[in-house]
Amino acid sequence: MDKNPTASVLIDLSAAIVSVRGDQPVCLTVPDVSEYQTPGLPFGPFYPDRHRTMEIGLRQWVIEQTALDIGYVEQLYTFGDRGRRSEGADNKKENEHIVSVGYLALSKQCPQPDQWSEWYKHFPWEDWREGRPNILNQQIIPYLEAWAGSDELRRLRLQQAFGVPDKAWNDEFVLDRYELMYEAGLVWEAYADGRQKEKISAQNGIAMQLDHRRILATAMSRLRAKLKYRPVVFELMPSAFTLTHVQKTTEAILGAVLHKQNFRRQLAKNELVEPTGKMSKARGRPAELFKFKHDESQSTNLPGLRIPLGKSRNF
Amino acid sequence: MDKNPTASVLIDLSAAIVSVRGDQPVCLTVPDVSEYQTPGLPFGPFYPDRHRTMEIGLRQWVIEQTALDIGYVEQLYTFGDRGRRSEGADNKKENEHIVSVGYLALSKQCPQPDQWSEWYKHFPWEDWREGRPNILNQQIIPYLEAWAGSDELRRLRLQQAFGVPDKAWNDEFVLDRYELMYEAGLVWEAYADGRQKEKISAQNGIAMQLDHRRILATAMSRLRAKLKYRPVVFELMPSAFTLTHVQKTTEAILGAVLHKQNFRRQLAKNELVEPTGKMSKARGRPAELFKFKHDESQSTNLPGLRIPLGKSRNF
DNA sequence: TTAATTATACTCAATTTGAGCATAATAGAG
DNA sequence: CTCTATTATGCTCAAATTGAGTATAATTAA
Repeated sequence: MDKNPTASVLIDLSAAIVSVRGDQPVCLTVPDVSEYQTPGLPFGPFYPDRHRTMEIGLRQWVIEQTALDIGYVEQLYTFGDRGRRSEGADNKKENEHIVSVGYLALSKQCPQPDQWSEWYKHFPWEDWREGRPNILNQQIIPYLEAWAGSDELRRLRLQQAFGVPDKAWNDEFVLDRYELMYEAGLVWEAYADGRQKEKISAQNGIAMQLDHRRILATAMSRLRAKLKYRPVVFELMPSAFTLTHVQKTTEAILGAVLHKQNFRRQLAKNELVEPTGKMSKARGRPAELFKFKHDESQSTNLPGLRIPLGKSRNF
Repeated sequence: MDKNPTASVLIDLSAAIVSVRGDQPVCLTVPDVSEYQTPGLPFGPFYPDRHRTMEIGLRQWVIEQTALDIGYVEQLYTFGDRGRRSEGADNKKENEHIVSVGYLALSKQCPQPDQWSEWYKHFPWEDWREGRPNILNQQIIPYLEAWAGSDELRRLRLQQAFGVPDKAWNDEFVLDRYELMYEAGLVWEAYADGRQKEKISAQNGIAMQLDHRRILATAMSRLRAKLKYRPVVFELMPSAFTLTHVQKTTEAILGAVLHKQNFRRQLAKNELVEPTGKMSKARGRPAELFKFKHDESQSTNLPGLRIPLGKSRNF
């Protein structure tokens, strides 16, 4: 194996640091300095001689720059085509090659509200808690159908990702949907990358810098999937919480409502929580306060919630 | 963000190219040139100016160097601590930093038998098809228990990964088990990395170069997990096959036996296969030949087999 | 005191799972 | 030609899980 100098790259560690504020999942963002004003995910370079592993490097700069207490960290994906600018773009010899390693991190708190951006402002078509989002039928689907035309493969992908015309919506396919919209030139980033000639008129969610919305989409997909078989929700909960609070947090992430009694039955069956003896005081009948039964470090391997795989979610 | 020169690294794409030969899962390996004779996974450098994405780069050198037809490709994990040599090792200033991006690829054929190495020669404790492997009770568990001692966290991890003393064996925790054995100095690689003073006497599976056995463990974990909810088995099957053949292939990967009728019921319910009309000719009653019903490209998103999550597998 | 609100207990049909037996169709041995 | 070993496939059935309710309890705010 020759160590060709053209193989040398820089590594950026990008993090989707996720928390839940009220009933909205949020993500830590940094303001944009460039002309477009698009927010971006926090990222920092990886110095291989300073940090033994990339996760250590990531935790380091998150602590230094945000002072947040992130417990759960998971590597998402490594993208080799960061800006993914096409041949037509105005960068000739390309300055330096950057490979970005995306991470998902979960935080219990989210101070400084202006630094945290709500998921569904970037992905308005992903929140089904109030029913099927209007933006789908009014904007996205018609445009995508036109883009697919009679192309068999495109129609198939459309069916897979968006469930049109007759399949169910699958909440885990966040990335697939975003990628499809990118390819169809339906999101701003496609224009920024030079794949799309004209700026699109409709605002399909707030754009982000570089490939950051793609990383966030990956994070959403992964978290939604993981929630169903591993008890990661508790990484987003305070030490004591009501069962409704767990449910609302889960629903926020899934972008879907769940059956209350069945949700609690799952929690009980898997012995994930135990009562603290204390009660919450709110509007109606006071709810019992629970705590997560296990060590936080276990949350990767424990059974989880076993949430139904998305039946009857096609309106 | 300063682009510090110490941040520059080389990227290696390592691939666990998996196939199934008879009833054994196998993995493409390259022979070792160094003193230790340990096999390694095939890998090649990533040239960011030659290939737009890493997956394209990977497919390129796999085609060039192996002439294999790999359909399914999935990124596994990016390791920043490749050789993960400890401070005590004999490399002072470290030559060049290498980040390895691990991939899982599936191949329908595996020609040249000597180049393909059986999974369970590297992981003899992972094959439960003939019952609980002897190596566990005779070697691994006693050593690990001694290593854990009265350390609470270690005992907990031991319980999680190996199910001792009273939890069930989970076939997906291949990586967790390997990492635990590495930490406990139970595998040769720990010695090679300078973490372990003496060479261990017992041969706990055939070692591999660098972090390649870790990458293979990651591939096994991912494939075993994926098999249960996505129809990836068919990426390992020929165009026509018997249902028993699918089952044997699945069992080989899972390292566990399955109930025949229930397995077929799953296949039928999810409408994953359709009859070809032809019959196989073998020893007993001829079996009907089936084919995968869907486009191969769909296999990432389709429902899958829904194999039971490993009950009653604790002997 | 009443209404609104939230929590929790309990029920029940439909579906899925786990595990089994029964029967069918072939090759090869005698 | 017949019997037996072998493999395939059809069918059953109890246990467990899921999906979707209803009923009731304990609060606050009016």
